[in-house]
Amino acid sequence: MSADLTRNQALVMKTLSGAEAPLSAYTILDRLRGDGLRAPLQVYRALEKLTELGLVHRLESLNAFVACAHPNCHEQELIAFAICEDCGKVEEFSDDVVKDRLDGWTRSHGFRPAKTTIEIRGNCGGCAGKA
Amino acid sequence: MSADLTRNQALVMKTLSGAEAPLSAYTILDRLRGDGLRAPLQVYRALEKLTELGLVHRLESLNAFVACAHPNCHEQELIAFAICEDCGKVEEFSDDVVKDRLDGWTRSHGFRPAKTTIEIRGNCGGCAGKA
DNA sequence: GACACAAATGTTATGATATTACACATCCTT
DNA sequence: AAGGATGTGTAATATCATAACATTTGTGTC
Repeated sequence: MSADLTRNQALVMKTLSGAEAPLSAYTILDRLRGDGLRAPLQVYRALEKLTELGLVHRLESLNAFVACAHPNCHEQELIAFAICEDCGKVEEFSDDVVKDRLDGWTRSHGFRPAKTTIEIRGNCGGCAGKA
Repeated sequence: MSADLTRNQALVMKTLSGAEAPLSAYTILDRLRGDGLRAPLQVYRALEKLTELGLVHRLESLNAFVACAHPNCHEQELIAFAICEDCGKVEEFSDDVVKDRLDGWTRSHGFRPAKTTIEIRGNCGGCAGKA
């Protein structure tokens, strides 16, 4: 699948895939210093490409990145994220009704959407129980 | 309405209300240096309070802030933002169907939502025409 | 293979956004 | 007046992101 990634891209991808929760660019950098990475730009450039390929998502409300949960079928649908503020885990889902409603709004307002962000912060099932 | 704001809060509120587009905390600070503000924290603290009061919204995908478009009826409904990347203008809207769908997802997944962000970046009617 | 172009890399420096820690002041209630 | 909650001022620092430049690697074409 992710066959033709470059070295840096593959390193960043592997780090994100193995992570339990979203990672900041600088955290990724720290985890890859052993592999020879030294500068933030090396990570940011890889992230830019991976995001473009749909393999990685940026979480705007966190300034952090996650590996896409559906790495094979990287449809560029509208994706929503549920982010647990306790354990950090992120769940990714799509909803066609939400998509249709937002599309309806933009169409009726002459707004041409480029990228849509939906992020729900809160506590996941496991963590909400404890609280 | 916004009667009992403190001096710094009122200054920040006035700056945001008078702005055409979202402002970063540092931009607000720069505009208020003449009024005696000197440190980022003075602005961030005011923003925190104003956000809490529902008078100001934070746009996560921009790291910037806008005055609420409905300053009187500050219902804490789910609000979506359409942000023009050209002219910077932001439109604010609500959609009960979207709200219901997201509520449905969280409920069925045992997720307890605290704050939801919906931001559509793109070009507004005016700017999309020119392109 | 040699050439040319696009893409990726490495490095340094800098810009932009946000918070911690601490001391002091103000307001409100009792 | 005492005490607590909230707001303020300031310095230092943490965190996130990009600009600018030189170089290298990969790819297609002849």
